[in-house]
Amino acid sequence: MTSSTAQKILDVAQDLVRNRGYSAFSYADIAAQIGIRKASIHYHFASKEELALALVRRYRMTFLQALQSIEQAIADPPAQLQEFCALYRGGLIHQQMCLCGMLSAELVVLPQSVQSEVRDFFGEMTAWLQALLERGVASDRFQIRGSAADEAALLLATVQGAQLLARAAADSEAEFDRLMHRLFLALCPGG
Amino acid sequence: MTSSTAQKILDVAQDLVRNRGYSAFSYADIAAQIGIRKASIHYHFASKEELALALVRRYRMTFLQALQSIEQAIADPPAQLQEFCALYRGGLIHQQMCLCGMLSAELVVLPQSVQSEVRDFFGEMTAWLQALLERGVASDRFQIRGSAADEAALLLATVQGAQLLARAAADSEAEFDRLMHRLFLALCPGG
DNA sequence: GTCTATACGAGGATAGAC
DNA sequence: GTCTATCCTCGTATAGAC
Repeated sequence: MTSSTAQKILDVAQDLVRNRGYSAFSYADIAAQIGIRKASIHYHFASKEELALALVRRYRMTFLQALQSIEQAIADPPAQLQEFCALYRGGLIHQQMCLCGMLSAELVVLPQSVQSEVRDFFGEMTAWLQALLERGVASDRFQIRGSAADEAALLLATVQGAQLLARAAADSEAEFDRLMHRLFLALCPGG
Repeated sequence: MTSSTAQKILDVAQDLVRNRGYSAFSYADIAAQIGIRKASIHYHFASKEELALALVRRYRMTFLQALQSIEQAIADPPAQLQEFCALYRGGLIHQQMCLCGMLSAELVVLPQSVQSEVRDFFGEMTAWLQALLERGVASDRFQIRGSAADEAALLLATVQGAQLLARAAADSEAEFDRLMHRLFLALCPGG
């Protein structure tokens, strides 16, 4: 087996949450999609809270690895930022949001443990973006006005918001591209 | 009576949806808060879809009126934009998001009729912001790089995203203020 | 308009057989 | 590990009395 049942559950659950949200997905949905019974899921994840927690933890790790890959594969800061945005664009194809963007909307109905995990995700994203911006400013590839920390936070907010709004647009990906194009206009002096 | 039962239902439902989301609020929640029975709500709104539809319609109208008030009470475009942002900041005090920002996250689980209404809301917001930006650019109060339409869309995405992320911050309002401060830095040449 | 009572399905969760 | 069977709660919604 290349993927255990637990992995399959997480995979399906992630798609469901990113698409519908935490409140609107159920064990029955997962069971139906992977061809087992609801009760079997409880063997792997005793409660919905436990499942959600594992979900966000894995998502954080996977996302951080993706960011590391970007850093290693690409040298140019603007191109790195492009790839970052591409991660967000990718979800829209399947009508999915960033897992933590979705969960942030639902934050008040989440178990405390999951809330913390979501907060940590945003902290990591902002830190990574801040470092990226600092590299880009140092090499004269980015032009920013406030602190790199503030700029990073605003950047993340903009990308998350763009994904949220693109969802409601007739052509989600085109709308997202349009927003990102405008975002880079402000950030990159050259083009 | 200054407010009918139907109005009370909408008021409470709006708070609930903006706080928890569409999937996570119920007739029971509303009934408990206004002191009637679940069944009574069905007299005013036959189904959840009908209630949600009325909710978003009313929200759109109220929001548009708020925007008109801003235009009439304030002449300066940057100050108008500040007030626009203040509307979004206001929700955070009660851990509430923009109704349509929340619903956009949940878009795929909403009845089609409600989805349309959400789309229309964003269209109206963008149009208003575009006009605002054009006034500001004409009077040299704003400095933008792309088209006013693109800038307006990005602005809305940023404000919605800022609200989404501020929710997960330790001090939501402080975080929102920080993001908005940085946003104005880019937009206003003077200060 | 609001109530009680109820239908009916879906939700998360558990016990125990295999 | 997965199954069947079951529990209990909550969800939307309806019928009919007041």
